[in-house]
Amino acid sequence: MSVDRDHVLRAAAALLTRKSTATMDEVAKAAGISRATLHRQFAGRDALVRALEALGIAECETALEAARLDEGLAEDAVRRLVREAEPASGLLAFLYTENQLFEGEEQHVGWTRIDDRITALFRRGQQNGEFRIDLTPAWLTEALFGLLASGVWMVQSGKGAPKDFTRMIAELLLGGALRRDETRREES
Amino acid sequence: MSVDRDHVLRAAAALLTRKSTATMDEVAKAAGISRATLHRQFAGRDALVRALEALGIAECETALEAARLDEGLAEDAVRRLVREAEPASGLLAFLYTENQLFEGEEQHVGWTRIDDRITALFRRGQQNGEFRIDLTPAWLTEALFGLLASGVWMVQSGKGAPKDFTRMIAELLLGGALRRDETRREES
DNA sequence: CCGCATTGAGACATGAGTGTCTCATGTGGG
DNA sequence: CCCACATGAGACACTCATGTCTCAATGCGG
Repeated sequence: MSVDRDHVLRAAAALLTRKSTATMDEVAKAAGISRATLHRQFAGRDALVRALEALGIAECETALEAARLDEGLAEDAVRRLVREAEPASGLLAFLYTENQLFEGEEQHVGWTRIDDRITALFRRGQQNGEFRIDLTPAWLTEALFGLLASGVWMVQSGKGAPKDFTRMIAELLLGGALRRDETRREES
Repeated sequence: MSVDRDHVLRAAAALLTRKSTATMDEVAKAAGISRATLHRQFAGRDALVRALEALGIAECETALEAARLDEGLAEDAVRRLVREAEPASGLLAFLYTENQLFEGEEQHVGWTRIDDRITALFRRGQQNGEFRIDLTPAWLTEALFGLLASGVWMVQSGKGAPKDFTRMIAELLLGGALRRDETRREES
């Protein structure tokens, strides 16, 4: 058992992030192993995607932990969350579109948990008085994932610099496009 | 030539919006015609998707016209644009993810034109003083499409009401999540 | 040094989706 | 009324990704 399962998983994630229709052959080549060995590790494309989903959920939870959503201002927690989620964003963008294909089946419980935690953060910000209450926490959560995916694709297409990734997402999500009077954010 | 090509196209759009992996058989059934006739109209799945892309571009341009991006405040133009784009949003969301698969090929010129017009709107808003200048017009444009897609998926998954679609997207894109002091928007 | 396990390479079958063709139907116009 | 044309149904072959298998080579531990 010398093949590094985690290495294979990450190679697959890196490839599928760029080309979501890559074949098992291409995945195997990207991981530097043969298709046979790949199939010994993951019994089919479906199993591979499920494993990637589990990886994405795990990385997402790690980001949630590192962001310490319960501490300080909700605004700052959102910024921390976007920053911590950046390493996982490519994989998340892949899974985000992949989930659109899972119409029939119910989605993984892990996503529900993650959704709940982020939703709770936005709700905290609303009860805090930091966030506006006319946008539902569910929508803000969905928008966060959508903007993450948009950011990934923008960087991939060369329309934006990777170094701006975190800032652009957090700034747009929090502040929006409208210029705001310099008098901002009295500390709660 | 009794088959209504436009009807077939819209039926295909409606189906593929919900199930992007639908087969030609399913598309034909959804359009109420046989696979043979479908194939006589569109020589293959590729041709069908291209035709849908052309339709999406046309609807997008229609929305751009109706939104009168050059008139009045850029903020109001953005609101008009989101409102006018709503009927096309489902198709746009489908094409948005579909475009992620066109890695090799260059994208349709129509998208570039649309991108340019929306980018110009955001740039006008920046030069206006309405919009903040630390978010690039290209990013704002990308984010607009991303939020449109997120809105479509949220409505499809039942996490949000269709009636909130326009407002949620426009409000988040323009104002962001942060509550803003009631003193707003002195008319430019 | 030997034996066992894992890997790589490739052959092969399978299944789904697709492209293509034929033919019968039926429908509308001349 | 008859002809022409479009459609629907189905058969057929082809492609491609996949799942499965065999076998030789490699490498590692005992």
